[in-house]
Amino acid sequence: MTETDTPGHLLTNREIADIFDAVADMLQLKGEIIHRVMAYRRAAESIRQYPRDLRAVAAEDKLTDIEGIGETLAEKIREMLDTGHLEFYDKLREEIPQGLVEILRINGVGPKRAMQFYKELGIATVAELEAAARADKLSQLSGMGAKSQQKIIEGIESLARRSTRVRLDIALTAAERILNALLELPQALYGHIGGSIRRGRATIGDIDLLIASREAMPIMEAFVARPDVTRVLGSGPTKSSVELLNGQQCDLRVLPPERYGTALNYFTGSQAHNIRLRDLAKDRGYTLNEWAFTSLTDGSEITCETEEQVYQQLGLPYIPPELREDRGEIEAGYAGKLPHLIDIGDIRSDLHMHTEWSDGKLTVRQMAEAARAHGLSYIVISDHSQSLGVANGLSVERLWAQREEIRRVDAEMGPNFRVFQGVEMEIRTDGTLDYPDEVLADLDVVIASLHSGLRQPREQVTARLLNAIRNPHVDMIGHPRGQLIPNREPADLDMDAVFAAAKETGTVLEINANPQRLDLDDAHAQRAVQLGVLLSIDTDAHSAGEFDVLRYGIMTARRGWVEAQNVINTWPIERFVNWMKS
DNA sequence: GCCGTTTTCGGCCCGACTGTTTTCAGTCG
Repeated sequence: MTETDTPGHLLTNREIADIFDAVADMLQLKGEIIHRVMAYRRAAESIRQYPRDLRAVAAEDKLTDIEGIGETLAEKIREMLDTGHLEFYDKLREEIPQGLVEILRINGVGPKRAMQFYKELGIATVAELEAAARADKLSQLSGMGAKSQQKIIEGIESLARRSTRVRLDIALTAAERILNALLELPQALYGHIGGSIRRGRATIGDIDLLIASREAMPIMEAFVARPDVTRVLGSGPTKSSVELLNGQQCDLRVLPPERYGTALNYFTGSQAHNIRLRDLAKDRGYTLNEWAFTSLTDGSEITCETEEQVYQQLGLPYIPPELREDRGEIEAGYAGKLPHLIDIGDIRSDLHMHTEWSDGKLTVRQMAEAARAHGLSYIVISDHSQSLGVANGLSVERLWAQREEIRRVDAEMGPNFRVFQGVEMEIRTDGTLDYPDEVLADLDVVIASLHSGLRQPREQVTARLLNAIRNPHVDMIGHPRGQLIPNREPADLDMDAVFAAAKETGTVLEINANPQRLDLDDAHAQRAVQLGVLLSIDTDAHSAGEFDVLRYGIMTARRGWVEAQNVINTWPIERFVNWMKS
């Protein structure tokens, strides 16, 4: 729960979103109409993805410009920004036992059941619910039975091991493993990973898999019998849900190929995007579901084998999965203004990587060869600077020694592959840079990064970053916000100021492709593009295998509506060399 | 509570699965 009890505590976007979500939970328990509940949830999600400080937006009196925020919620946001509290929320908390909100997290228990247990048995905590279930007190309630009671016990047991959101790379690897195994079955024709993995979100809740087949049962049976499944949550002829060993939920749907397009579209989401599409279908006289478009007048069906056909039916161009968040992609589609999203094939170089000179595993030569094997045509070696002792950062002397090796490897690799010397320079906690200007002036590329003092107050940490951006020798900021997924929150930076300074000085901001970072994130990358700030997508590789993380950086960029023209490492070598010189 | 080339009021996506039911409510995504 959020720290709203401290008078004058400055609430962050995230805390405000959490409060709206908590309000939604409590309203739902109270039996409030679902649409009012959903309005709070939509607002929470919208705020969570919003790339600007609500405080700044409120100062401009633009809160209602945010999707899902009307006059009422804008007023509530202002109240929270001004006072650190929301009276409405505090009142609800007095009214609704907080244990009931926790009970909602149990799989299979919703607001109706939770309130039934509370009213009829006085149950107000998960522990009390578990005790009642084990004492066989739930099964006599109306609408309940022995099976429902047992499911609640299992649901409580899985609460502890149930993961919160999982990192994209971990979920993607697990999803590929399961899907590929199922596609080996003779009944399986083809399949996709859907859901938030396909949309490239940085963290993943459930794994969603879709397979085309005319004979679903053998696939369903194989799915629920997998050794990595701990619990079957449900299994029917077209849909099964299981809990995996790591606590993640995995859903599988199997549909015939002629309906695969609507099914994949439905199963990719996002939910908000789907709702919009179904609304649009209605305007055109159809209902849309995972099976087909169905005419509202005569009940006739239009089936779609591909997603392209689904969008075509709605008069839209194909919308790539990464854009399907109802963040303007539908309006852009109708206006013919969808971005031409960057693709992994557009990337010609990697500007951020480490070698054994600091904390990397390989030599300069080995990294160059690995990069070339990954289809790149130039790279920047950017080892750590001197004050990052834990990473064996380079003294000025070692920096010049490394230069000789880099120049030698550059020559050895031939004219079609270039190796440049950069550095990932510490922005020290006192705000100074880690090398004097004359050293920086001699390097091909200078990346400045924050690794320490990330919890400093906003003004202090922002000033450090701005100082680096304004240094004429600093070319790029590495992983600007310093987040580590899923554990470390980003630094409390004034990103409006960071973008303005980057724009003014031409400093590039990185999208670090490491799945633990994905920093800038999607929303901030989009903001950067809107403001005309240049980006770079880099792997930060410390070994050959880590060049593969580029795909996550590309997914993040695509979610941020980034085009190749916004990203400097799509540039041909000549343009890049000119940029380094300027 | 939001939102508007049919609306400032009256809508708000749609279906699968489960367990309890005599036809459906609750939950989930």
